[in-house]
Amino acid sequence: MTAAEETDIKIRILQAAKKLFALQGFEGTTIRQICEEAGANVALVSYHFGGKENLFGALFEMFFPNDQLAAVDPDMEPIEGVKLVIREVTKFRQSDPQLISIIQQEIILNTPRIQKIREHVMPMWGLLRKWIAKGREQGVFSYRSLDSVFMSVTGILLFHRNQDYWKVLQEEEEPGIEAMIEDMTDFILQGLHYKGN
Amino acid sequence: MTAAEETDIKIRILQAAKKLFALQGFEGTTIRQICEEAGANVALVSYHFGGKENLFGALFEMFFPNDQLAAVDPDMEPIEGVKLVIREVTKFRQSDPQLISIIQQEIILNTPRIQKIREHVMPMWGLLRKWIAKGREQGVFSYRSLDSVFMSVTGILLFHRNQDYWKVLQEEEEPGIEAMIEDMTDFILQGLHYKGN
DNA sequence: TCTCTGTTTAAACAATCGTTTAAAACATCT
DNA sequence: AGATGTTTTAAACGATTGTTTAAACAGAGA
Repeated sequence: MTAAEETDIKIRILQAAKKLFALQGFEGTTIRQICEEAGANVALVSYHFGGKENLFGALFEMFFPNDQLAAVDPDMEPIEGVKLVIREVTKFRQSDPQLISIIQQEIILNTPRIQKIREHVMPMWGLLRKWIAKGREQGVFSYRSLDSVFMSVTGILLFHRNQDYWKVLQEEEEPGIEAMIEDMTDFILQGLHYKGN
Repeated sequence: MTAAEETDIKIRILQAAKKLFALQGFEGTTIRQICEEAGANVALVSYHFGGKENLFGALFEMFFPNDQLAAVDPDMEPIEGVKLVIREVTKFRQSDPQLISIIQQEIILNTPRIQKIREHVMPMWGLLRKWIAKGREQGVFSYRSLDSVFMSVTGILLFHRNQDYWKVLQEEEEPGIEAMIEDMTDFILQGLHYKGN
């Protein structure tokens, strides 16, 4: 069996798991549902991944864009750093809303599985936080509580335009991603009392 | 049996359900767990509430602070309205973090149960949105996309200081609720380009 | 004291959960 | 073709799910 075909069923299972975990949650999704969606036998999850819990971990090894962060320069100017994070998170949320939904769920429930997520996303949050702090030191940002503004920024980044929940209230047509980034950046930089531009 | 004792076990079940739904999610919580926590027999959930699904609905009838919204004047000045929502939501999040956790979960998963939540919270979001819109008309707020800023504000309000997830990054001691409201209000009003004060 | 009504209990219900098993099917070699 | 090692399958495993059942219980009115 070729390498492509070997991983084929594994990838189909991972994609099905991602879709269903996002829609129904981890506990709310059964292995049988996943395998039906993937067109696979129920035993294959245990055989290939070693159980439902490990399947979850494999999701992030497969789909989380780790390389994006590696190219980032931590000594970037704070304003540029913040802009970069807003852009990258928004792009990620657009490109893989299912994975975002899973991350949101795990954060809120604070499950044991959160550890897998932490490993991937905490480095970026750490950078963002450092840039926000350094910006204040340099006088380009201004605020009282670092914790508070950091929470506000992450709240916006993670839970902006969430699912279809707000559809009933929305009136404007769905904007392009560039307009979205621009609007969020403006809101956040204003919140940070950004002096510039 | 007296009225107080009659509802005693029902209330204990509701409290146990709220606690466990918040910690483990709806699907992740079993009726047996709830009844063990409440010191009740497993059959009582079906007997008193008519099943797990209805128990969820009863949660909001019991614990959601509906009266708070009724006293609000929709024709309030936009700036005062926004400030009021920030204060009330933050107070609610402090007073009943478990119910907030449940609401967050249902929003993200977009479950059928979301309807029960909508009934209670949408009126307030509608008011907030109207105030933000009216503020722009009056020239006291300034922004490009109403949808975008509205999503940003709700993102902050609903997911600010979420659980213990961010604990590893926090450095400051937990602030009082008044300082918290002040910081969030400042961030949001800046984001709305508030011209005043 | 006896009956009636509503509440609580232990036990059991069918259904489904995640996982395992043993055999079948497959692919890859000499 | 035949042997070998891996992958997939159908079936079954024990455990647990939400719900129901019938009996036991408690309190009020006669």
